[in-house]
Order: sequence, then C-alpha cells, then structure tokens
Amino acid sequence: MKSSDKPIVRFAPSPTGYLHIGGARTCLFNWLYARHTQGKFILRIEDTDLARSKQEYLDEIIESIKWLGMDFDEIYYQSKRFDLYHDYAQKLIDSGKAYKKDDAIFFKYDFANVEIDDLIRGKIVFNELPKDEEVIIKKDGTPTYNFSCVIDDALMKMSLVIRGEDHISNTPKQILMYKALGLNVPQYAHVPLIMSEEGGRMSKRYGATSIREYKQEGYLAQAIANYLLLLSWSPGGNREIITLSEAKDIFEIKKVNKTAAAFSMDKLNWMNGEYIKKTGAQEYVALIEDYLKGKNFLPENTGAEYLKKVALLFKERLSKLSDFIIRARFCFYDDYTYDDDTKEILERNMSKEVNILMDKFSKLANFNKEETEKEFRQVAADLGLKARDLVHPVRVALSGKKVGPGLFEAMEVLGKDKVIARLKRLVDYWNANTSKQ
RNA sequence: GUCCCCAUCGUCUAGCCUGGUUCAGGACAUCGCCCUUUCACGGCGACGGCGCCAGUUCAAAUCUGGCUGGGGACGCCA
Repeated sequence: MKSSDKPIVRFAPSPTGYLHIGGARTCLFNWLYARHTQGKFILRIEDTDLARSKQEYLDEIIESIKWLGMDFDEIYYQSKRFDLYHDYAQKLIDSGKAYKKDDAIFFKYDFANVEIDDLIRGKIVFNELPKDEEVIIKKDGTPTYNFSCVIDDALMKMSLVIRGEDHISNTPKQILMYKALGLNVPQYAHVPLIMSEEGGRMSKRYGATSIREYKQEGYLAQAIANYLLLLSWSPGGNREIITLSEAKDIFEIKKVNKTAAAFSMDKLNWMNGEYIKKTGAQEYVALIEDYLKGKNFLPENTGAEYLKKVALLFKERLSKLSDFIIRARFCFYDDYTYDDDTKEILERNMSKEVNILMDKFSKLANFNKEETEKEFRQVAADLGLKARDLVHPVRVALSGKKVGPGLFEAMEVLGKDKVIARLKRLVDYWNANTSKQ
C-alpha cells in the first residue's frame, strides 16, 4: 500500500452460525484498528457455502456487532460476487497456473519458501507446504474460502488483514495466489485464539459461546467488549476498565500479545458487575425493565414505580441481569419457597418472637425503613436477642433466601401487609414443622 | 504423522524490543481481617509466577540455542 492510502481492514464472518466470542474479538481488533488509524472498516459476509449460510445468522451477526458498539463503513456479500471469482480463476487457467478437473478448478503451485511478515509475530517462514495444488472453484461452481478471500482482499484493497491465528497456515497458500495473479499481498496481523477456561478450544460444551447468549444472560455490551479487549491486549497502566472509545484512541495492533488467552467467566462476571454499578440509576432501571420484559418475567400489574424501587435495591449486588430474576423474584411473586441453604436458620422455631414482631409492626403508622428498623431493634433488645438472631429468620420469611438486599429497605419496598403476611407464613410453617423451644 | 505458532502468579496481564531502576507490579479467583443486619459493596492484608537446561554478559524475566509443555492447521467448511 502507498503511504498516502487510507488503511483498510475487514471482518469477514461466515453466516453459518452466531457471532461467537472469538469472532467478536477479532472484529473488535479490526474496528479498533480502523478507527484508531482513521481507516475504513469493511464487513464482508463470507456466504459462499449456500447450504449452510442462513439469514437468521447473518441478522444476528450484524445485530451483535452493533450491540457491542461497533459500526462498519461498507458491507459486501461474497455470494453476489461469484462472477468475479470465476473471472480470476479463468485468468489463472489462461496463464497455465490452474486447470479444470472433474468440474472443479485447481490452482497448481510450485513449492517456494513463503514468508509472512506478521505485525504481531514478526517473520514466519514456511519451508514446505503439505500440498502442491488447491481447489479454488468447487465443482458446484462456488469458490473456496482461500480463493474468494484472496480475490476480495485484493479487490477491496485491504492494507492489513487482522484475523485469528488459526489462519496462519492458510496464509502461504493465499500469498501464492496473490503472486500468481500479480496482485498486491496485504500485511498480516494474526491475533491469538481465545481458549476455554480449561485451556482447550472454545466450544458449546464449555457453556455460552455466542454473543447473543451472553446478552440473554444479562451481560452488558460494554462489559463484554471491555473484557474481550483485555484478552491478549492491555491498555497498560494497570487499567482494567476501559470503554471502546477510550480504547480506540490508544489501540495499536502491534501491542497485541502473541499468547492465546483463556476465557474467564469469573472475571467477566466481575467486570459486568462493575458496569452495572457504574450505570446511572435511570439507565439501570431501564436496562432491568427491558431485560425482564424480554424474559416475560414481570407480573401483568407491576407498577413502574415499584419495579424501580425493587431494581434499585439490587443495583450494587448483581453481576449479571439474570441474577435479578433469581434474587428479586420474591418481590414480585408470593409463591416462593424456602431455599435449601436456609434449613439451619429454620430449624430454630422463633414463632413467639416473630409473633411479637408482627404485633409491633402492625401498629406502625409509617412502615418505612427507619421506623421498621427502630421497632425491630427494640423488639430484639426486649427479648434479649441480638439483632442478627432475628434478622436471619425474618429475611428467610420475607424472601425464602439467606441472602438479599438490606432487610429494612426491602421491608419498606414490600410494604406492611406483605411483610406481616410473610412473617405469618413462617410462623405457620414452624408450627407445622417443628416443636417449640 | 507433517507444517506452523506460543511460553511471567490457578486465570488475564505489566515489564521483555532499548539487559542493571524488579528479591517482578496490577486485576480476577481463593483465604484472612475490618465495616456490618446476612450476602454483596467498600477498605486492608495474605497466598501465589519469570517451564527446564545451556550459552552470551560484570549483570538475563529481558538476548541466543536446545528441551519440555501447550495450541493451531493439514476439507471441493470458512
């Protein structure tokens, strides 16, 4: 490329599956590079496998890219460019570098040392190649990946090809094709693969792999993008949290590591929690509402104000939005059961104490967190109990859970009637299941 | 099997290019303490690493070679 030319890079997914973690990160690196260099970012749909390509996948890939916060300047479909590939295959035939056999076209090459000058890895030298020919047009007339990729990268004037490390071994064949056609060879930057937590290949067996699944689990786009960025790249300065727009200012492809990185769900969860915490209250509530509506979780008559109060109760405690469904369910439904891990707390029958508490609570004029806390502590003190001794069973009574938001805040949100009804429910449970102490 | 890539705490990484400032810094996870109404949050702290062997050098995580280990590619899939 001439130095005056704008950098041009591309992300080239195949719509034969959803956008997965590895693809998303390759896309991210390409996008970051393009935006950092004020270059052009092309999305090229490699839909040459007509049988396996699906519109549904294509739509989802584009949606995921946008959802993650990226955009692209141009989009091309290889399925609309078959004529082009045939023209170039014919050129190879005409020059004696390819031949037709069984309706397919083979590119025939002489072995030669091939060198790749990789921006991330430096010089890679291939001393030999396993074969001396390569199918470029299949017998059904469709081009093979290595061929259409070369033609398009050349015609679209790609200055740099940023792609996964798994393509290193394709590169020498591709370079041979560029040369046979007299086309310019782009520069390369092969980024490391993302490994599963166990160190092996990322696959469905190891849980969610597609971006949409993470979205459905309640991960925020910015958190995923940020986390993915930290795999094989670092902003330096001991920084972990960085937005895409900050990253694009400092991103340099040469600073990408050579080492494959293992995906850590723990760290993603932590990061997602950080993003939830730093989301503004209003935006957070909207996020929760959207998420819950998508999951069809909310009862019909849930008021907006109530939802907001409940949502805020949990803001600092979620690592992903799906946690809310489990942890806040008791705020929307009365049919919860006592969790297994509350067994120890339930073993102690405190119906007498809880009855006293119910009585006091029922007389409270303002059932807010200040008043309930005051009354609660008074009852505990009068009974010679530590507040915590009463807190645990009351929490279980109200939520069925051992853990949850601040007890008095939760009571205020739930309201007097529900609180008393639920305390009564636990007393009944005790009376039916345990002997009085 | 052949070809290729890689190698700093369990994991993600800073440092490596331009050897001494590093008895290697940060983050996640784990553990402990503090705060406290449980969990969480927050604060503090602990644990834990330059794969091995040679070489170069006054000096190596940093340079070189070998070994070992991990990964990838060898489809008329992309």
